[in-house]
Amino acid sequence: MAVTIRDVAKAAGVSAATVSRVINNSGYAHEDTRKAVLDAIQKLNYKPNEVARSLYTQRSKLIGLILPDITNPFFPALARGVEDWLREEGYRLIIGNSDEQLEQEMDYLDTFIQHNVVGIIASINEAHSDMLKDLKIPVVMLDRTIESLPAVYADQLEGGKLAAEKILELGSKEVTVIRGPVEVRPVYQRFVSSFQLLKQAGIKINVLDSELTFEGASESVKTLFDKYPNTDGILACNDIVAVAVMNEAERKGRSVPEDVQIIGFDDISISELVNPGLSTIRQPAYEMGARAAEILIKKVNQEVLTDIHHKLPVQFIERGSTRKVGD
Amino acid sequence: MAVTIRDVAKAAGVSAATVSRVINNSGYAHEDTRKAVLDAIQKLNYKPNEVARSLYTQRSKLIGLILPDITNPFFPALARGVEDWLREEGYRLIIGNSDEQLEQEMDYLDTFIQHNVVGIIASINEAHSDMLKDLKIPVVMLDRTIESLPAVYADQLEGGKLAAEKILELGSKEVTVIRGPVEVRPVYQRFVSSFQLLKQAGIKINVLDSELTFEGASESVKTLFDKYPNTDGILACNDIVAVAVMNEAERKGRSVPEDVQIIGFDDISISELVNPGLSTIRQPAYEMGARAAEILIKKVNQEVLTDIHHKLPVQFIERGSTRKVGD
DNA sequence: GATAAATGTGTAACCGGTTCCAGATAAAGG
DNA sequence: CCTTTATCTGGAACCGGTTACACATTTATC
Repeated sequence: MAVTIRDVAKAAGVSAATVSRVINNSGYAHEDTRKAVLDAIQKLNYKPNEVARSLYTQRSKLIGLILPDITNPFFPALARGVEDWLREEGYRLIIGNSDEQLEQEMDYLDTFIQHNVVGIIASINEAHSDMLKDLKIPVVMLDRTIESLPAVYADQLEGGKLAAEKILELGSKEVTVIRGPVEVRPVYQRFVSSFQLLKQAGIKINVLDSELTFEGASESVKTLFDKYPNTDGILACNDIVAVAVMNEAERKGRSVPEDVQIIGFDDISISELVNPGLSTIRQPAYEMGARAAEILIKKVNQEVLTDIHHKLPVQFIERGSTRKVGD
Repeated sequence: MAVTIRDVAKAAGVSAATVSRVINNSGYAHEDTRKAVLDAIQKLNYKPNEVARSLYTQRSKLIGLILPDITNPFFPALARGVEDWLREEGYRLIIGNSDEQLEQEMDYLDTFIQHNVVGIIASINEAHSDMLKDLKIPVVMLDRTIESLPAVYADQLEGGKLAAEKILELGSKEVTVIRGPVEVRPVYQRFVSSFQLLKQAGIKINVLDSELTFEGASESVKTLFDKYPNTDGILACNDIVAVAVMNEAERKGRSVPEDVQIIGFDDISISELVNPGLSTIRQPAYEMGARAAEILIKKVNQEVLTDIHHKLPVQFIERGSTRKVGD
């Protein structure tokens, strides 16, 4: 039905092999022949069938991307970074949301392999990493890390520390740290790092657990001010939770940042738009995605990588949910 | 390298054809043979190569999804609806962000075709629709509509009207309607619908243009209260813009909802978490995505569809950015 | 028990590309 | 001018599945 390479060959009065050579700029092709072929391609509006090509060459222009949940605004930012970079390079993306479920991750991984993807970018937890370790195609970890694989991630330890330092610096005396799911490594790391620093400072620390989702967050946070009525500083495990906390604070009649200061993590787009603006630790999500794509392409092209782990810097973004120095 | 159907055949002592028949439950296969094949598959951990399969059958388990920008939280919700439904059915997604650019849309479309996707779900504007009209594979429009194609979308006219009615009912006397890009059909429709109703009501109406993105929104909205100082009600073209407006109001010292009421559109996840909560017109995004997927699968399976256009209901979600009746 | 119908299985062609190889022609070298 | 080398091109095999078809073997029918 669709126009094939043999149609083009016929139209140009050559063989399929020649057309293939022209298309791929491989082997010899006389200038006149080349022109004839190109004309025929143009005229017939021929587009090579990637499936056929991929079957023989065992490599496609597809790349697999596994993310926990694009409903969490941090991940679309990553995804766009990946996609924009890859598009430039002519690659396309098969995306799968895993909801952190091993089963779904494996499912998508199978799909990727079955479709001859040429590389994979994955944001999955170390505990689920076995399946990734001995794939024959390049894998780059994104946001999460696995010992033996290249990874792009933000500096969680620094981020956690920074958040803790800032909230102390800005005057909080009893800090509640909201801890996300411990399985989610980066989230746990930032927690530990904050916790340690606060502990060293010798102040009162409370810990509260929370989901990372919009629905989970507002629920988890409901007990916060009952459990820890004297808390005057909150470190949230991500910005979604932080916004939920701001809300809860309001509901309980505590003003932000006068009564409680709040610092989030991620710096997703809404963090700037909420009221007051959310002070947070910024992860350069888009850049992380782009960087992961860049590295993956390099590996696909067999380039040797000197550095395997790419730790991108985080940054404290000061907005209205924390006090100004000297307040 | 990977295990092929002929490896399985050898292991089971049969021919490749037989293995294929067993896998696909097509044609005859003796119970004993079937068992032997299944065992071999199990033992070798054989996974059929989708690429080879797709080359012959001309149909894959891939579906193409074109969205404007997953960075806008409305679209991930759609995407998850689509994905979750399709996963159940064994289909996988190639996703592309178009940024509403014709070139990128065409680019992804080509990719889809070249990869033998079996169907396409697209959220693109009617102006760019020519390329979709005579594809040989099923296409379902999502959020946007095109005359001749099946579509799933929310009732924009009702939504626009509803927003206008509510803001009047709740007492605003001079309403500013923020209009998004006119090329984005649903956004324009809701604007027109709101505008008409307000006009009929005979009140003062102002119109302000805005981008739909986070960055664009806060910028566009900066002049609002200077241009229209007496505005006491705002209909935003989407929730992102609405949140930006809430912020701007705060910055200008106008309290929401006492001085200005604000109604958004979409009901994205943060709308519930901002402060005050954003009253808005809810589009059932996730359901829309799922529905589109459902319809696409039906078309892929050659089922006849009675209804082509699926208009899903919208709903007014009352939160803190509007006053209560009787205030 | 002979014939017809239903089962069971393998061979080979096919999907649409790519590439190896061999043969033909053109350019270069002595 | 003849050999060597470089350039150009097509035939055929291949990638890993699916399926049309032929043939063999059971099972059903009378």
